[in-house]
Amino acid sequence: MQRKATALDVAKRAGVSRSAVSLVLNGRGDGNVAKESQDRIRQAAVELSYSPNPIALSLRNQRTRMIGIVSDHVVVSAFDGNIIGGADDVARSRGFVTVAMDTEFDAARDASAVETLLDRQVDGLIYVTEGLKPLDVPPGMLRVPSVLANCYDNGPVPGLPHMIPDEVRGGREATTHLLELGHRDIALLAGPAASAAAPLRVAGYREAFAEGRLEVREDRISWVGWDIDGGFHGAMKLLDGVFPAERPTAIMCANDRAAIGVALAAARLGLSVPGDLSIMGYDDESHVADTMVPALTTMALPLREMGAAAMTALLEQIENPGNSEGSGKSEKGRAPGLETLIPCRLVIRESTGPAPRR
Amino acid sequence: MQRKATALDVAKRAGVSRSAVSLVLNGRGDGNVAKESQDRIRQAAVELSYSPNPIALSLRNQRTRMIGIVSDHVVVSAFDGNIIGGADDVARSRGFVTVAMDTEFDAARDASAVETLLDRQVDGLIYVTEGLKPLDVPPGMLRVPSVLANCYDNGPVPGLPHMIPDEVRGGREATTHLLELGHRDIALLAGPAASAAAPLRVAGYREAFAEGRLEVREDRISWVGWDIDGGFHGAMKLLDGVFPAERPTAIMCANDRAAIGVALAAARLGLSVPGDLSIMGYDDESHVADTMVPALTTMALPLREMGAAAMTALLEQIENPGNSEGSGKSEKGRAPGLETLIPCRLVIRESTGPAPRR
DNA sequence: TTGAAAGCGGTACCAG
DNA sequence: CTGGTACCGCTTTCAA
Repeated sequence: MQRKATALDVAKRAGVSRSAVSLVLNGRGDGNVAKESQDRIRQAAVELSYSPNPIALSLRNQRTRMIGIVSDHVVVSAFDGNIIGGADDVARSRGFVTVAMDTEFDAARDASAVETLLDRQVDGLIYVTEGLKPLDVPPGMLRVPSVLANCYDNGPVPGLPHMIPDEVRGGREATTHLLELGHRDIALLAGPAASAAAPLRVAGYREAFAEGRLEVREDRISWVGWDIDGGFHGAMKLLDGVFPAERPTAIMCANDRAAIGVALAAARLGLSVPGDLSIMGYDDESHVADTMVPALTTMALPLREMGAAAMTALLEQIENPGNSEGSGKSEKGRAPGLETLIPCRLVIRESTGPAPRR
Repeated sequence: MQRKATALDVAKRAGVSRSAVSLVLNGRGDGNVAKESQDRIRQAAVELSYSPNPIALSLRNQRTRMIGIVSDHVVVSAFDGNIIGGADDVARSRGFVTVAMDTEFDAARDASAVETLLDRQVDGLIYVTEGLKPLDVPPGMLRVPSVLANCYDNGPVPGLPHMIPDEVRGGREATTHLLELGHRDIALLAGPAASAAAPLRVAGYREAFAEGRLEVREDRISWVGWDIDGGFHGAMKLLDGVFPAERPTAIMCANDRAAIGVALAAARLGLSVPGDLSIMGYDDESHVADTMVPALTTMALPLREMGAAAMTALLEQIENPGNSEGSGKSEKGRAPGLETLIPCRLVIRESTGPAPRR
């Protein structure tokens, strides 16, 4: 591996000084370097396929064009990886590189991950969580421009911008979809009551009923968790050994995996989907919602958008510092100006249909 | 954000020169620097919480202690993220940092990702794929120490070490598990015939039958793909409208998601699992296999081990160059010395049981 | 035992 | 318009 060409090599080949090379290649040639020299420099650069050494640049400029991404589990896990994908797209398109560190749910590693990244002189940080949640922001994050994605500052004085899905609206629109299909008895298998997202989706469910001037039956809401077994047992409780007229005609699930459990229960009980029962998922997990039998209607989380929005905001802050005030848009955010809500997207497939006649 | 302490700051505080600081803090103090000065230096370093600037170090040493990870989809996707987790564990424990770039299945981005990483002066590269597959190794990877994880060199002259799961053995042991439970009619819903892993698992299935001196029924093997719907339709073909005596008593699936499809089919047909039908998955996808109803017996892929093995081999190569020959162990590898097979792990849960009497 | 100085690759300032 | 030079922070060699 012969060493890469340096600015000095280019200078020699073009018969000029290193400074001239630097000026020209950074677009500050005009008015400083003779047109002729400029051409020779540019040509020499091409011939040697010269590109400046990023390490030297970093040392000199005190900017590395690296963004640190800390996540509680996203890198490793099955979920929400597209947040990082979306962030990386933006970073890449602007000549930045991302360095991700996953703490694998070990909060003790938060600080050390941030310190490692800071030590490496990242220009900014993004914290990404698996699932919406409040975050105890590692103090180090305040030392460089930072943004949160899928989480929000848990501290008394939220200081960092955060991009999160509009879960209330997601819950509402999912419910509205079912109401529009004529369903009136819609059970809600919510995620864990202790999670951040589940109660918001429930709030959306209530809003949809309120808009339709319909009463919410409290006994139709249960908190079954995020997993297949939770969905299964929740559905069995609603359906097994219950007179058809007493059964809900649709079940809204905490997520797509819970919906698998519901589908399993429906199959076991001989109910057809969506003929006898409509099933609605949440997340639009790929290779799950799209390949279910029947394919699952679901509310897609705006993962890529969230990541892209976070990275865009971060780079903006890095490249134009000082615009910190009042640039964010929000109406009723937890912390006005800092919260950006990103809408979810309804994906209609085959597991929801008109409510059965009774 | 006041700037970090530099070696010069430490030197001043200790009343010595920068060189002394460098020597002492790198363990080469004895015999070069007076004991007294050493103590003062170490103390000053602690007081200023000094740590050397990695950028300057990189520039100086031409080594960045960064490892580039290129993946076709792993960062973003639901699968195999633990390969990166395992690799990162090892890297972190040895003071390295990983920079991951995902090409999202765009082969055209392979080369550019590698170049970007190389440009950033990574000390080594790992290519990680989602699912076992042959890889057209980006040429840049040959310029620094590199290792492949979950993939192998597709070229005529394989040049890079690779760590892959022992899929043949995995298929064999999964089948043996069912044979030991008394099953004799075991259907195999294999993944796509065009994939790398599926045919190997089928080979393992054949080996297990051969060991038991049993005949393989070719019509029991079908290639249904990796998804829920494939499993569902494959199972319906085997089970729906078929006399009980003609039905397989167990179905081995391409992966856990296909197993979901099979479970859905079984439920729809009123078959109990594992009473009437045993179901075996593959992968041990978390939040899937472990939360299925019933919980899925499956063959766990050695994801973390694979990542850890790859990173270990890579760092070995980086820190002791020249040991390249004959260090790998292999018996019948594609390229002796370069291939490391890592065993899968049988995870017995509740979806497999004794074969029903007939 | 110590400190001065060169150099890693680049940029930016300042005489000429 | 040009080239020399200092500096980013660190290691290493070499002379004192």
